[in-house]
Amino acid sequence: MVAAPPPYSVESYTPDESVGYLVARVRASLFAAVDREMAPLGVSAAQFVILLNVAQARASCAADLAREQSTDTGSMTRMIERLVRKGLLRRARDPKDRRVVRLELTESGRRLARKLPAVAVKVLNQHLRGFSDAEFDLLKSLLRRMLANAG
Amino acid sequence: MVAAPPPYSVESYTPDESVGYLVARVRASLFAAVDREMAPLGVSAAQFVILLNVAQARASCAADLAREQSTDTGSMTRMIERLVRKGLLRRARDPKDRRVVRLELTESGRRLARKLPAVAVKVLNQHLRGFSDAEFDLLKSLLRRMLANAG
DNA sequence: TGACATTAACTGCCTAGGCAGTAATATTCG
DNA sequence: CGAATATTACTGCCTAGGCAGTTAATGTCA
Repeated sequence: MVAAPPPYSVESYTPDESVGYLVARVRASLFAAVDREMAPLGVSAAQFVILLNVAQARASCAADLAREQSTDTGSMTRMIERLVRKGLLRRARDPKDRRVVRLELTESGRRLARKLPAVAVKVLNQHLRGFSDAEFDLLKSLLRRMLANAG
Repeated sequence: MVAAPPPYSVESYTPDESVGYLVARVRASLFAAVDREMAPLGVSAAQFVILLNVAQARASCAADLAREQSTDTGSMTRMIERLVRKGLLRRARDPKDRRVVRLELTESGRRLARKLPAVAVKVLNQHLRGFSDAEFDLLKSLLRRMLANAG
């Protein structure tokens, strides 16, 4: 297989045209939009992600969430603490494995969680306005390849 | 012009397959890679961006940098303070407009700044391994369209 | 000119992530 | 079994961004 020449060279590189710059700005724009949508509900974009993961049973403890988001458990402990203080999440020591603290939504957390998918869909579709199905799939596959390249 | 149907619906949405998730992870991967490369030089990825912007004369004061990165001047004041403490940056009140504080690299800052483009190019090319020129251009144009959609 | 608005830098207070270290519990393996 | 290892949650300390408010300097305009 013949390797394509690398896209960037030291001479041609300018930060404001780079893929890194664009990715960072798109990410910031998505987070800011979620923050705006969630502000009336008193929840940040970072908290949004945690609630959605717990609601969809993709994570049931701090370690799960940290793995899911590639952050560390220390940061996650503090995020969970904020959500507990807001009355959205409840902690309970697991009797089977006393190291872990199981997480579950409170009633008020469940009510809020039901609104989250609609917000995610609205923000994503806004940013993807005018994208064909093929472009949408292509974008995802290019991003996945970048992640795979990182190892 | 006929509108394409929106890519996401509330029923089909799952966070770990979403473009938002992918963009966030790619951005984290790029930043982590720059952090790893710069760690021996004692500079973070966030500081990397500031030094590069000053070195390439894209910004000469805190307000410029804040605009460039869509952050606020308060955050920028503190970033600059860290770089001054590291001896990489110097501040000097502008005599023409006494509100602004001009920024310039120290000699040690200049030496370090010369190494930055190579790091950026290395990290980006790693993540873009196997991309054709067409795919590279396509990725950038899709990301730009997402930004434009955000308004 | 003088009132008003704008801009630049800065500060305080909050959320948030990275890293190192700790204590308790669980698992693995000699 | 029992010692070494791994995992979970947590803490402290740092960097970093968002927002509101302050002060000084500048710009605008009646």
